[in-house]
Amino acid sequence: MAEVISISRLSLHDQVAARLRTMLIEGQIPPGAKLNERELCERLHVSRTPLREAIKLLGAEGLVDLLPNRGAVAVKLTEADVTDTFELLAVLEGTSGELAAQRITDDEIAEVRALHYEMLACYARRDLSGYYRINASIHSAINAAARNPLLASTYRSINARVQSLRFRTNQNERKWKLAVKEHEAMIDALDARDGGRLRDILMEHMHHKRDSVLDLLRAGEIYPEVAKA
Amino acid sequence: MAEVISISRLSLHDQVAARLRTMLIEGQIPPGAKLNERELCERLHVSRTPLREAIKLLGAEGLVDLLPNRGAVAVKLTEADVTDTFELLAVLEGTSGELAAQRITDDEIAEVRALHYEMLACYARRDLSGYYRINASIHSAINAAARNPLLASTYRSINARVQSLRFRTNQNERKWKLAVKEHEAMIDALDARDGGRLRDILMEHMHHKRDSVLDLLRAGEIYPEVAKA
DNA sequence: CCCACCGGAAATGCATGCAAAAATGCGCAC
DNA sequence: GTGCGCATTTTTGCATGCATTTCCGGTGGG
Repeated sequence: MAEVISISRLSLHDQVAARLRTMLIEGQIPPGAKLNERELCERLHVSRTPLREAIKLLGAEGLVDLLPNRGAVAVKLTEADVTDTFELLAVLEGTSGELAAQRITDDEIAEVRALHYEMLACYARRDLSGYYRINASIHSAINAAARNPLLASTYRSINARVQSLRFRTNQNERKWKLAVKEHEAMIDALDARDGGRLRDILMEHMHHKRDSVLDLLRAGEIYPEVAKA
Repeated sequence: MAEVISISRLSLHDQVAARLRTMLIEGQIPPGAKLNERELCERLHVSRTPLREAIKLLGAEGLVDLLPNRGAVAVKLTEADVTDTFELLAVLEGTSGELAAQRITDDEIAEVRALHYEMLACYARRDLSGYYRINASIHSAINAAARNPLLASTYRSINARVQSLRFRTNQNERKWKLAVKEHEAMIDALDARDGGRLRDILMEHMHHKRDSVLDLLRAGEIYPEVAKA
């Protein structure tokens, strides 16, 4: 129960929001599920006020739909939503790459390259979890190198909407290999500081990711009846 | 006092958020001003709960900074913030144009053209207010024609951050003339359905707007001591 | 004269209570 | 048996009260 005390340093509603965000992204709260205030109050050991503030925040982030007088439900993205989201993400990521190619330092390039090799190691070991983690680090590094915090935070916010779906895409061998190849092309473009090329690669990369997600969405494998609503 | 009743149809915190948003954008709450909860409660005739929810929402939209245990302050953008914001807006607007050129119907093009002529009428009359209004309509129409609601709402949200600054830029004759010329080029590109060209024009247009705002920001004319905090 | 410390006042953060709206279940009529 | 209507129950929305933190002014010491 020391946990309850440990979280009390930062404001409660932020902690609650972070917790709910994780639960939504990881699918512990499945898409379409209703967020019952009292139930969540008990589970998170907080009263309704900070919980409601957190839910409002997630609504603004697009992770839940807020229905007046009817509470909030975890968003359940349609195919059109997914298409729209990735269309936007591709532009944001592409822009990050283009700017990063102009603004990144040599040291940062070296670090990205190092991460890239770490990722290759995970690929060689078929360590999907590690691969995802390092993959995210690389994209974060590129976002940071774009030197535009607003762009970075916008990307993060939009990305959260589809993060849970991206988690579930089961890389088949062919797609995985292609993704690795695209990543090598990224490094090349970054080394050459060819912003236009890096942008194109990143956008294409994102379009492939979109197709993977759409495939799973159409197959109906993406909205499992996980557990409690 | 009938006003209090009229707003009671939609949930109170949404109404409060809308009201505060307007006050922030129009500068009734000047940048850097502290948002005192009790004072705003009295002015808006609501209790603190819906007000706090609204403030949280505006924080997520980036219109106010939320300081833990220290309340909220209206954002006061630095030059870097403005640069970052317009960098992102340029990409979003450019993307909207590119997509719109591919997806807009002929009827919609005709409507945009009509709006364009209306805007020219305002220009001829030196009706700046009408010009701004129709200008916004044209950009909205293009955003709508891009057929990506998420892109449109993201643009709106980011744009709100600098809306108050854009309001204050005093078009000098030269800049105004240039803006009109750029708008004519937009219509041409849209007619030709040349997405790439439209994107470039819109991005350039936005960069000019950025420069106007930066000029005023540097001149220090943009943060007047308007009124009550 | 300046800085540090301390006490009161005010503001924020959270919990709880009450009212209104919605969801649910039951009974009744058809 | 089915559909409709009403009453109960649940849930959301809002207001208010209390605790905690921060801010501000004053005072004493250096």
